[in-house]
Amino acid sequence: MGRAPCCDKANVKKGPWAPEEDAKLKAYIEEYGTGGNWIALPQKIGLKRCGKSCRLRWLNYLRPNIKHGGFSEEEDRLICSLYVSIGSRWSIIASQLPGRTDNDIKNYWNTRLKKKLLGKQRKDQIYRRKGDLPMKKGRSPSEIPSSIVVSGNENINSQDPYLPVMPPVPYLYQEPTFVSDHTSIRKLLINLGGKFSSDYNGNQSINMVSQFPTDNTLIDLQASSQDDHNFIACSTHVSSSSSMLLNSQYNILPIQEGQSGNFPSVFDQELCYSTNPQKLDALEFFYGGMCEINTSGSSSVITCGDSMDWGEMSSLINTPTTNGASCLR
DNA sequence: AAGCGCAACAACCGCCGCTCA
DNA sequence: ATGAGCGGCGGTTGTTGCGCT
Repeated sequence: MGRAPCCDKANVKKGPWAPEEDAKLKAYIEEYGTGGNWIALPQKIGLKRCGKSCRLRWLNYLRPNIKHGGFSEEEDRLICSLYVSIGSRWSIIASQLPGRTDNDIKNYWNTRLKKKLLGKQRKDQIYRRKGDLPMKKGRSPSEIPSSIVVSGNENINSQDPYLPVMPPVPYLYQEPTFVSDHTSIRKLLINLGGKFSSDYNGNQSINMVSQFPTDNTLIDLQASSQDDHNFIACSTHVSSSSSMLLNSQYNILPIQEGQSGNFPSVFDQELCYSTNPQKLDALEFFYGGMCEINTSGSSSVITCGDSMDWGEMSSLINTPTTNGASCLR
């Protein structure tokens, strides 16, 4: 319908980029920008490349302020935490790591972090089975695998560097919410049917109530962006009304309404069901020896054999009270 | 020195949602 | 309202380099 056709694949070069190609692309974009049309770009500069390939090359390699390799421990932890929280949404994860690209993080995860974590977790399980590493009360911070612990939140809790970012609120009933910027907040909530408004101070907020027909779960979302704080709070009114709070420092805190004595309803039953292997993968990292994941047929069952209640779990988790983060209810 | 296996990274592929004509 | 084009994203594959035997 009047649009330029996508690149002619027969006349398009593939494979590694030559320095001259890089230079051409970089020089052009720095001078003229992308012009809002990646497909037309290679023809303009005389590159025999697909527009998508140009875009990828620019975003992942040529763009200014790109960092390659040399991931710090802090970045490792953040990636792990976010992966556990939101799964393989690499672009969102990348948005929280300045200078990193989604492709870089994805590669890093697939080639190193995943193995690193699996290694640690397996080791952990082996120790536990031997009784060397108790998971119940009294486990010292040094025994917690560093992969599930965050030190990048010193501003939130400078006393305790061992702050797990994503405690086990399974994905199963709450699709994880994550906020990278104001636009994301808006998009997410508008997609869910919310209404966006700005007040006279320029503070933006959304209030919405959305009914999900599949499981009669009522989601009450409230998002706000004020000065340097973004946060979104999501309360899921299931039988035990577990809540989740996510602030700009990536902490996602399960908050038990009214009290903190029990695990969310999912764990009251000590059983949860999922058919998503990725989620199970993430859960397996987190639960490690606490749960066993058995797959049979088209569904999997997670059995939390140790009956670890929320009180016990919270002994491993600190609830930050500073930095403007607050519980909605 | 050659062959092999593995790790790391770059790039491609295909799908999906949004936009535009 | 509809369908094609485009951009973005995640998964996968290909290539290269390194270490070990």
